[in-house]
Amino acid sequence: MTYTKATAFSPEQQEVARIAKVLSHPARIAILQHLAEAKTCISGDISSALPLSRTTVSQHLTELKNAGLIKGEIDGLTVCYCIDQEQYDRARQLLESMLAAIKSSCCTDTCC
Amino acid sequence: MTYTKATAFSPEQQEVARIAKVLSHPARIAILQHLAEAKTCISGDISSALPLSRTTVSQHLTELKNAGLIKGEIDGLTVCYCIDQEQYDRARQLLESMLAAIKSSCCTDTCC
DNA sequence: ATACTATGTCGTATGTTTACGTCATACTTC
DNA sequence: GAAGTATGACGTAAACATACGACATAGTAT
Repeated sequence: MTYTKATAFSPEQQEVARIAKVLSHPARIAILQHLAEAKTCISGDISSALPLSRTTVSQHLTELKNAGLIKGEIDGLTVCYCIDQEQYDRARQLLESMLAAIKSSCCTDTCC
Repeated sequence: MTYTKATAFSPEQQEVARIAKVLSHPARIAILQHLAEAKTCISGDISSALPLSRTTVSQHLTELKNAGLIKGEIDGLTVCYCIDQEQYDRARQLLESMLAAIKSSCCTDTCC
């Protein structure tokens, strides 16, 4: 019962944390940036552009896909990964509106 | 040498991932929101507002502090934690500008 | 000084993530 | 249909994160 006390928090807090978690590894940031810039989005091309094995990149791609940030469409032998713009934008907005709401309100009177 | 191939990525990618990692747990989101809303910011008050033990909260506070998002000032026996607005805003801006740069550019012609 | 209180540190059990090699699958091409 | 290629699934070792009880520290008050 350790580790996952996460369920004790509000759905919004859990959702924001879930989004942040996906972004919490440089490889996944790199993959997103690559997908945004590259003309092609074939899985193998992504692997060879990163300093990681194909297996590991595939794992990161799966995580991004599970989070809904990207989608993969099979085109014969290759798989084309793209950013799922709609879901990405929704996630981004949720994260950003949470971040925007954080403003130091304490420490103006009682303490500090 | 496993696990941390993180150094193989660009400093910006690492920095963004580092910020996202701090936000990747509901407890730390909850702590930030609490600090933003509460009139007081005493460590003990934060603990009792969360469904976690004091020890665990202290650990999360330390992580937030190491990341520079909050700062803690000792006031006698109690410790007052506040959001470090300057550093927080910088982190937020870095994260948001990265997120804003992600736009599905592929999958318009060659594939999908 | 002694008892009390608020915090952080340490140790540790358990669960999770990362990274990668190997294997299985499924499509393509000869 | 046999050989080749692009992927994902599986297994696994090592590193890391989470959660918390017990202890240490340091200020406060009696």
